[in-house]
Amino acid sequence: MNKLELENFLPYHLSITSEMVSRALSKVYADFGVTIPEWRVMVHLNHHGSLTPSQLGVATSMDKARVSRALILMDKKALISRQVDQWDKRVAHICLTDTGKDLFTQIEPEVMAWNACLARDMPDQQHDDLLQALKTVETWCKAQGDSTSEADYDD
Amino acid sequence: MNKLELENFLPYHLSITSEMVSRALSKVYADFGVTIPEWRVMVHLNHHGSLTPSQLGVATSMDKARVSRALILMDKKALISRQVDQWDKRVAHICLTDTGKDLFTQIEPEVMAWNACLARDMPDQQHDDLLQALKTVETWCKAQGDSTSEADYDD
DNA sequence: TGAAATTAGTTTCGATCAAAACTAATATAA
DNA sequence: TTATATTAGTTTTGATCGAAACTAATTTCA
Repeated sequence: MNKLELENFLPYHLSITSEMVSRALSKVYADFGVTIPEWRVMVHLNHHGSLTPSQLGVATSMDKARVSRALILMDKKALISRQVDQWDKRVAHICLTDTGKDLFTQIEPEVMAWNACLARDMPDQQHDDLLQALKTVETWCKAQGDSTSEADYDD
Repeated sequence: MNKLELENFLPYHLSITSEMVSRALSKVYADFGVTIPEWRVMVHLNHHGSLTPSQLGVATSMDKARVSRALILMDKKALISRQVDQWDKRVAHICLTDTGKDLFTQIEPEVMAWNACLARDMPDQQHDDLLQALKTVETWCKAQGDSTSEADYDD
């Protein structure tokens, strides 16, 4: 590629593919009244049992404001409980309530089915390779961000 | 993957990779005071010479409201000109002005360099395979959307 | 001690976006 | 014709988001 065309430009395709997938998948759990941030939080709480908002932020790659908003929503719906830490009153320990666990076990199989369907319809290996390639790009982006010599692409 | 974990969940990685890449790349042309929608419009106008807002929407995968907002911004900055169609006064023909072309030729090499740098740092072939896999997913999503039997992932 | 700096989490603010409502122009068809 | 439907593009509306400001609790260190 010598001249720029959106058609073969990775950032462009990443953006629109991500939007399409998000939109398609969110239909699955929007039926349960759950947003993407809520869903991400649920996955991790279900897996780890109890986490602090900070830990949830790291695990879900969401900033603390977004986590906070998700937790407020989930609180209203009684999907989570908050337990103030005994030693440090700034930190809270978040758990799924029984209601929350219930909801999760309802949604999870639908999401898994959606994902399995996508994977099945892709050429062999392409799905796993895609995942791997995305992680490569993520690592590269982080390395770029850390780099001391900002914005110097043509060494 | 049998139990859901965000770590190996494609939609999750698509979303965060897309965000990271967008953020990193937008630094490149934010220096020129250009947003993502404006940038996409510029690429296509530079390539095709003249397009209507509708055509720009299709080409850039943006809805008409987003295109409209981008054009209003670019108008204020005198990057584009609008020519009302002689036969159908609803449609406009959008062109880059000389100022717009100038700006584009300033930004393009920087963007290309950024992209080349990313591609170079990825294992051989992985960049192209990634692009191809993304297109596969896009096609799949569209097919899902068109499908008559909505939301039937198992069978 | 106790003042200053740090940290966890919430709230505010401004920007952006998609969906829907809307305007103006054109096509259809009665 | 002229009424109705459709189309191109803009504007409004409500939701979401990240950055930054903010509050309260804790740690640092003088």
